[in-house]
Amino acid sequence: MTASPARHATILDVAAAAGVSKSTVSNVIRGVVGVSPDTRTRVQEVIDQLGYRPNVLARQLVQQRTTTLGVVVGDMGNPFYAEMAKHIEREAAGRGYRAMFCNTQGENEAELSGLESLMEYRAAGVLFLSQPADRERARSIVSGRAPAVFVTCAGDWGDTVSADDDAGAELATEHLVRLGHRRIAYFADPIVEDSADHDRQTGYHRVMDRAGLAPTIFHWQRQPGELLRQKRDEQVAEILRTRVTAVFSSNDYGAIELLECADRLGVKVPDDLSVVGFDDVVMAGLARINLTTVRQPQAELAGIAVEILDARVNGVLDGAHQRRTLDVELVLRGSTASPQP
Amino acid sequence: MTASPARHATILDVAAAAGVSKSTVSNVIRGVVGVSPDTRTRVQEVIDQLGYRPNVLARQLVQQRTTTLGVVVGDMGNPFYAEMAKHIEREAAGRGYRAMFCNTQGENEAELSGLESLMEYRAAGVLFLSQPADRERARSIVSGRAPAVFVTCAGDWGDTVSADDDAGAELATEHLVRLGHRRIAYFADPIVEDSADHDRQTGYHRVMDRAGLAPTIFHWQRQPGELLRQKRDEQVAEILRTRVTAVFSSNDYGAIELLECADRLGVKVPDDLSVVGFDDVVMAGLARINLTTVRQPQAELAGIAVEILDARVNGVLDGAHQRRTLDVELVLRGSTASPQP
DNA sequence: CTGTCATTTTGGATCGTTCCAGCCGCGCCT
DNA sequence: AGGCGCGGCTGGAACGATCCAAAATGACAG
Repeated sequence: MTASPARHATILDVAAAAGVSKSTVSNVIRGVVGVSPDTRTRVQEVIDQLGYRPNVLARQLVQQRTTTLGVVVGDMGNPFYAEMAKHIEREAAGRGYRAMFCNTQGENEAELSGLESLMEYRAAGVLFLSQPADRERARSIVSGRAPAVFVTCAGDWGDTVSADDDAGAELATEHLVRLGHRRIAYFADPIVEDSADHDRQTGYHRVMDRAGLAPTIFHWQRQPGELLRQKRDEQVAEILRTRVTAVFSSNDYGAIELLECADRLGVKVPDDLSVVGFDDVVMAGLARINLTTVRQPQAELAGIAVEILDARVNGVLDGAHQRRTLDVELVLRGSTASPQP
Repeated sequence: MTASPARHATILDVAAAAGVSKSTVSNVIRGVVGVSPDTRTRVQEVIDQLGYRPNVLARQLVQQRTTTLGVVVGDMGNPFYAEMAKHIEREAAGRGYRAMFCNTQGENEAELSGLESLMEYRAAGVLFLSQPADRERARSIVSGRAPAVFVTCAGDWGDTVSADDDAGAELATEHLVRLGHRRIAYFADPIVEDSADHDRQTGYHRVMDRAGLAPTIFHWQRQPGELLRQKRDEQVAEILRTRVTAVFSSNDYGAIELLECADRLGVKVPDDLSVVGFDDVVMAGLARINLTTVRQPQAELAGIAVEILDARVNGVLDGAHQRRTLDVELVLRGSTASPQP
């Protein structure tokens, strides 16, 4: 069997075979009223027999709108984004959209060309799962052409759906303070340097302030896309030398890498070091990871984000940018304890 | 600022503004030779100024081919698939394709409607990351319309790119046998019940046979899409009651869940139970998981899969289905040891 | 000044749909 | 018998690009 390209059947093929006009076939596939049951079944039979599938490109071209949702994600290898991508795909499909993902891997280049590509596909809307690196260029590519929703990251243009990062950070930091920690560091992950990160820092700072403690901020240093294990060990070792007893990481992925370094360096968690994450990815709940963390309601975030985008696309929602904030919850697990005397 | 839909500029807008015909603009954006440098720069300036982006739908409609690759994936929440999805997205983008993902979550319905949708989008090719549940219907939807490549799972129609599952299973099982295990079970994950699984079972059986040992096969029982923790604990407890001392799981995700159950049940790994996985996802390498496993060359799998699909799409590769098998490697970590006497 | 040829530019057909205005035929009312 | 209304169906004009054959332009030789 040679793989013959086998031209797809068109609406005209169906029309000819059924002995009706293309308009009638169009009416049948779109399920409009005003087609006699007789004709309807006849056309449907031909459609099934020919395996006819309407060409979405032609349809969208004439309708001047698509059902494609662009999704920009920083790192699909990060479980949080993978899980969010899954939820978004499901929500989008549920509302009749198809999601087109652009994994940027923190590279500016990939992000911009991905966005341009999405615009070329006339994506009905764009969902940012991680903050655009070059926000100005990103804005100029998308703005005015498609509505944008920023999920889990803040964008100055477009709607925003995020967890209450500030409150979550407060919960996390307060938890550490209450356990008796005084040297509590904040860890930021540069790849996902969203302004979720910003709000989390704010919450962290406020609590530290209130408790009269000195804040310490650390940034992972890594090449985009790659994790350099040894370098990280050095970084962490250096940080521990500052006698920090607890760390609040801006996300679970970072927290888990931190645990990893700690294990390798022989630092006991939670005895020598307490660690709190943010996200509550599936992995964090594993007995072996057992990470105390702040849970983001992933499914709800995805649901509301797609809902808002859908409303914008259909012109139902109009006017000022929405800003939805969802409640978070501290999940106590085994990576935190009172500091050793 | 009201969110005005702001019609996209068309090629005619550019042509009018630049004082040339649409054909000339078309020639400029396609970079064909035979446009005077003078005109070219003038047109380019207008393009930049108007922020014009060609409409891919119109282009693909007239060209009768798209640059969309459909990717069917069983469970994006499974880190192996998430990682593969990432690699595939990157490879596709590198060759000028856009990947469209369909997460089926093991649901037949989602899979078939996803495939139909991909065909409506006239996807140039389809990449299966997990075996279609209803292979006959899947085949009838895709076959003859777009080339298919099965990655990491076997399909009877289309090309196949996979790791050497059989050899990998042999390596894993032999490793356990050599450690002195006699009661070695095989664990199959129903969601990703690909025929990768089949080949892995084959390898397992062969080694067990050769060693004169009785094989035992277990299947996780779970609803598609959800993991029912307690039920799993029961299942695992029951299995351990059969005095199995080692388990070879058809994939890392299953192996990690197994570790999880063992931890909860107070079963010590590797002292009371040895566990080997398959895939070598990033997580498996974490010190706290430390899973002995068979490494699949993910990036190479993705690269070759997209390469073959590209060749099929362009008609460069013709004729019989390819079947590429990549070498695997046993990664020794801490989840395996000789059985306690 | 004209003919030839190479280089640029152009108009129109085309892709497969949707959608709208209009047409056809039939039954009913007057 | 003629007019009207209506359900069912149809043809043609979009949509925004590509691509080809043909036209325009310009250079240059005779």
